[in-house]
Amino acid sequence: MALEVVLKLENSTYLKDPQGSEIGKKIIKSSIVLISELGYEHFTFKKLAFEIKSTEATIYRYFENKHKILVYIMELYWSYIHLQVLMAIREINDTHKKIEKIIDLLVWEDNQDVSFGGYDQSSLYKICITEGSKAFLSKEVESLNKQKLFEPYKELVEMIAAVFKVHNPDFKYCRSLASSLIELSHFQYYFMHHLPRLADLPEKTPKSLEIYLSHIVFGALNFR
Amino acid sequence: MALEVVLKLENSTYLKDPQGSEIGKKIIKSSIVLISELGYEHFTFKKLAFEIKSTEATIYRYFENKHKILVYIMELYWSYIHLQVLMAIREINDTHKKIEKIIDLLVWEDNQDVSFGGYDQSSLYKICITEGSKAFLSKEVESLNKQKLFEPYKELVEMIAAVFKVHNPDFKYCRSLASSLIELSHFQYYFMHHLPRLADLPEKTPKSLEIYLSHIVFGALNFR
DNA sequence: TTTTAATGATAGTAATACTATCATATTTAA
DNA sequence: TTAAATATGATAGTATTACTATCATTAAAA
Repeated sequence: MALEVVLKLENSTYLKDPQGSEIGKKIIKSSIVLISELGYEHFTFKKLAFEIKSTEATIYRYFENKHKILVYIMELYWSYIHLQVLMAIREINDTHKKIEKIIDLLVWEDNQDVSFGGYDQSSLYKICITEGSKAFLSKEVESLNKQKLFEPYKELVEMIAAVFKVHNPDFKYCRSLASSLIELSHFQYYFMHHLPRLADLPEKTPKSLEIYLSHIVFGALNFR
Repeated sequence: MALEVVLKLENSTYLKDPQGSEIGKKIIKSSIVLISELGYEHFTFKKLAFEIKSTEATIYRYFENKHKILVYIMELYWSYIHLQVLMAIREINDTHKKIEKIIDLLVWEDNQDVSFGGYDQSSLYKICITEGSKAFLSKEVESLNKQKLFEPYKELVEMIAAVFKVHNPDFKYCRSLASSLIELSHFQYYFMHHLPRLADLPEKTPKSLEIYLSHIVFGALNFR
C-alpha cells in the first residue's frame, strides 16, 4: 500500500506556506533529514541553504527562525499520527483494541510503509523522539501557544483522551494519560537506545516498548 | 528545620571543582538563578560572568561549555532527590507508603524548607522541569554517557526501581516505571502550568499531580 | 620568601542568527 | 502583450555567541 497524504497546517508557524512551492517543500524535506542527522542544536540555516542549493535569505522568507521549523515538523508528526489513529480505530469497536492500536501507531517500526508527503519517515521519527519536547520546552511557550502552534498536539491528546473516556468513564485523568503516553513512547524509546539503565527493555524492540506502554495505560485505566 | 547538605559530584562534568572555591560556588548559584530566569537557550557565559562580577575566562576554567553546567545542575538535583528519598523511606516499612513518599518528594511545594548548598530551591525545580531533559536529549549523549555524567540519574532510578520490585516482585518494568515517574512528574507539572489542555489538573496543585502519578505507578504495579 | 595556582584583563576568531538591499527571473493580471 | 506583482538569488553587514590564547596581577602554599 502506498497512500499519499498531504496535511495542511493552518497557523502562524510559517511566514510563507512551504507546501505552496517546490523550494518550500525542499526546505521541509531537507530540514527533516538534517535535524535528525545533526541534532537540533547543530542544525543551521546556512547548512540547510547549502543542502537545498539556495540561500539563507530564501529560508528566512518561509520561517522566522529554526525553532519554528522544528515546531512545524512536530505539527506534521502530530497531525500525521492523528490521521493514522482516526483511520485505524474507525473500524474497531472494542475500546481495548482501539487503545492497543493507538499504542501500536505511536511506536514506529523501522519500515513505515505509508508514504506521507514524501518525507523520510525514520528521520521524522528520530526527530520527534530526540527533539520533540524542545518544541514546547522553551521560554517562548506562552507566546507560541497564543499563536495556536500546539493545536495539533492538543487535538491528538483530546482524541486519545476521548477513547480512554469511553473505556473507563470514571477515569479522571484522560488527557494527562494521553499526553503521558505520547511523551513516554518517545522517552522510553530514547532510554532503551541511549541510556539503557533507565529502562528495562533489553531487546530494544518496538514490541517490548508497546507492552510496557500497555501496562501503563491499562494499569491506570483499570486502577482500583 | 534547616538542614545543611553538601553533595560532592565525582566525574568529568567540570574542569575544576566549583565546590572548591568561592567563585566556583557563585558560578553554580548564579547559573541556577539565571537559567531558570532566562531559559537555557538565552543563558550565556557573558551574562553569567556579569552576574558573578567576573570574566568569561574564569568560567571556562570551571566548565567546558554551558551544557556541562546544565548537566552539573541536573546532577545536583538527581543526587539531592536520591538523598532525600533514602533518608525519608528508611523509617517506613510499608512499601505502598514508601512509594507515596517518593512521589511526594518528586513533586515540590513552593516552600521547600530544606536548604541545600544555599541554592535557590524554586529555581532549581524550575530548571529540572523545563530544561532537565535537554541535559540528555542531545547528539552528545553517547559521549557524555561514557564520561559517566548521568550516573546520579541512573542511581536514583535504580533505587526507586528497587522499591517497586519489593512492592511487586513480578513486575518486569521497574526501571522504566521509575524513569517514567521522574519524567512525568516534570512534564505533567509543565503541562498543567503552560499547556493545560494536555493535562487534567485544573487546580494546578502539587497534590493533584501526586494523585495522578499515584494512579500511574500503582496502576502499573498492581496491573492484572 | 619563593614558587605555584587562581583570577582578571584583554584580544582575537569563527560561526550563528539575523536584517537589508538590489538585481533578476517568473508568474499573474490588465 | 505589456506592466505589475511576486519569488528568488546574490551580496553585504551587524550583533552576539562560543570559544582560544596571552600576559599581568594577586593570593595561597611550600
